[in-house]
Formats: sequence, structure tokens, C-alpha cells
Amino acid sequence: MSRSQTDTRTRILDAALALLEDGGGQGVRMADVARQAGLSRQAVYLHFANRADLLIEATRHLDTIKDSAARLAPSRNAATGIERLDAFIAAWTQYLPEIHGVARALLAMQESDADAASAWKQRMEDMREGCAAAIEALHRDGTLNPTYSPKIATDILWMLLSVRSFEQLTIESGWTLATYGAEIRRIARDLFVLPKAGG
Amino acid sequence: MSRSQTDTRTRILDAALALLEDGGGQGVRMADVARQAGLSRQAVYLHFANRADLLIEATRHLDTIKDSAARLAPSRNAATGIERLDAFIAAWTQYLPEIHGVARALLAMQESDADAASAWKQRMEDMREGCAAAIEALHRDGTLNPTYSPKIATDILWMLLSVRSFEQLTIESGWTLATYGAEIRRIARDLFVLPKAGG
DNA sequence: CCTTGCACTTGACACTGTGTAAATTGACAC
DNA sequence: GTGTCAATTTACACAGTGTCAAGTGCAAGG
Repeated sequence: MSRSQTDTRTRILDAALALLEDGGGQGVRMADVARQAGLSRQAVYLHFANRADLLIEATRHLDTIKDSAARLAPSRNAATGIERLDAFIAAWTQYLPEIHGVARALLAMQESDADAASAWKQRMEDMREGCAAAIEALHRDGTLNPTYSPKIATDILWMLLSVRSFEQLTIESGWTLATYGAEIRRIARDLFVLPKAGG
Repeated sequence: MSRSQTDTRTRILDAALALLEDGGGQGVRMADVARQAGLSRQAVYLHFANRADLLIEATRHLDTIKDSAARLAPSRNAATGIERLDAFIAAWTQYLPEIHGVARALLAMQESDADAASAWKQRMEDMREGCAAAIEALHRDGTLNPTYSPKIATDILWMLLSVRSFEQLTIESGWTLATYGAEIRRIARDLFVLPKAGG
């Protein structure tokens, strides 16, 4: 068999990712993906139930390609809370630009499609776990600024690392990726990490 | 004339605002607005060129109703930079929930319509002026944390006060409006206001 | 009174994009 | 050869936006 079913499936996913990655974002239609994959529009529906399904699977596919799990390992292995916070922020701020195109599309889809909404929500929930773990590590070390509860600190960190905040700072305010990463790290430290005793 | 052209126009705008205010957000169609205003769908097009135009005018209309200009007066009249920052944040965080529905719709429209995009951008630019002025006031007083440049500080404050951040914190993280206002104020102070000498 | 103007209505239609369905092709496997 | 199955072509239903044309009803004004 020259073209297995799974081959075509990944070909479609790759096509979708290619289109989503460069700016297009919103304007990626089913027909565009089909053309990019060298298929008829209808053939796409043989592999994915609908547009939401395609986008959801595309993000999953991207996670596999980019090995998102491996990227967060350094964060989990950090010795101190501060190191864990830094490592998590570094990993995420490097990851975000790479998934931005797909994230944007799924985020937009979310408003009209319930499945897309819950898929996105789940992803954001997973990311929040990382935020919570970093804050919790600070808390255990006694280096969490006590004027912030772990819950509030997690919420704020989650917001700082959200796709929307990333977009606003890099696109609207023109920050470079390096600036974005460095500033978010600094904000998190300024807010959450207890100043050294006597400082 | 029992029904002047401007009467109907405002009737349509009021109808649109009413629908946008309660949750609907995305799902407000031209036909919905028309029904709410007691008109045929086509009549709406006699007053507004298209959906984007209607939404843009609706936000303008809302500004008039809510008197957005007057709300920012206390901020401009503040004696110190710190007071100005506080007043601006207070005014904006109280205003945001009131315009949230319309903002959401315009924000969504922005992705597909160029006019909506530039109208939204303009509004955000105006809001940014307020952020910049507050930070500048701190700067003049010498109370701006020198590790943040006025530009970076403005960008961050702008991001903290964005509709998206508001949505994330109140909807996703479940903060009350009061918590949202208080926490943003605290974050801004922690980040930007220089600790008292000897503190 | 009758005409002119105008806001609005009704109904039809084009266009875009999604999703469904049916009949057909082409290749590979046994 | 025949069956299987991916993929194709063609067609259509549906929602929502936006356009167009003909017609209605009312009020102002000669």
C-alpha cells in the first residue's frame, strides 16, 4: 500500500500545521488544508469529523513533534522552588511561540465550538498544573511572598503565561521573544519570590 | 415624524448592547439585533453598513452612555503618581465589566474584519495612553521602580488591564470583580512603585 | 387633495464556508 | 476476477452576511 490511511492522516495534520504556523491563523479553511495536503476537501472529512476535530488533533500532533513533555522535565527536576519557577517559565516561553499559530486557531474556534472549547480548556488546565507546581515549590521552600496565596499566585502566573498575554506583549507591544521570556521571569520573581532576608 | 432616523438608529444600538451585555457575546447575529429592536433584518442595513460597523458604533454609543471620559477625570487630577496609578486602575477595572460584552464581540470580529480590527486597536491605544500617563506620573515623582523603564512598565500595565487578562482572571480563575481590581492594583504597586526608602 | 419623500417591509438572491451524501475510479490483495 | 477501501467528483443542505428591487404607509407641503 503506497498510501496508508495513517500516512494521509499525518499528511493532513502536517498541512494544517504548516498553514497555521505562518500567520494565517484564522483564515485557514478546510479547503486550504486539503489543497496543501494535495487532497480533495471531502477527503479531509474521511479522517476528521469536522474542523474542530482537525484543529484539536493538530495540536496533539504538534505536541508529539515538539515533544512538549520532555521540555518540562528540567522544571520538574529543579532543586529549589526558584529554579523550578525559572525553568518552567523558560520552557513555556520558548514553547509558546512554536505552538502559537495552532493555539490561536483553536482559541478562535473555541468561541463557536464546544468540543474545541473543552479541548483548549483541558490544555490550559494542564499548563496551569505547571504553574501551580512551581508556586507550590516556592511555598514549600518558604520563598513564596506570603502576601500572595498559592492560589492567587498561580492564577497570576497563569495569566502572565497565557497565549493572550504573549500575543499582546510580542505583537501589540513589539517585545522580542527574548524580552518576553526575560520580563515574565522578572515579573514573577518580583511578585512571588520573597526578598532575601535583610535585603 | 413619529420615528426619526436617529431614533431608530439608537434603538438598534440599544438593542445590540442589550444582547451583547448578557453573555451572548459571539452569538449575536444581525437578525437577533433586528428582532430585539423590532425591525426587519434589512432595516438594520439602512443604518449600518455591516456588522462590523454596527459593533463599532455600539461601542461608541456605550462610551456615551457610560460617560467613559468622566470616569477618568479623577485619575488625571491625582496629586501624586501613586494616586494617579491607583485612580486609573480603579476607574478601568470598574469600567471593564460594563463594556465586557461589547468588547468581546468587537474583539472576535477583529480577526475577520479589518475595520473592526483598527477600531479596536484605536480604543486600546487610547487606553494605553492612560497607562502611559500613570507610569509617567510615577516616573516624574521619582517613585517608579528604576528597574522598569517607562515603556516596559506601560506595556505590562496595559497587559494586566487588557480585556483578555480580565476575562482569564474573572472567568477562568473565578476572581470576583473586587478581587480583580484589588489584585491588579497590588501587582502594579509591587512591580512599579519604588519601596519607601529604608523600607 | 395629491404628490413627493422617506423609513421600513417583504421576498428573493448571491456568496462563503461547513458538513453530508451518492456514485465512481483506481489500486492493491487474495 | 472480485472484493475492499481510499480517494475523487458532483451535488446538495444549511447558516449567516450582505445586496437588490418592488411595494407599503405615513407625514409634509405645494
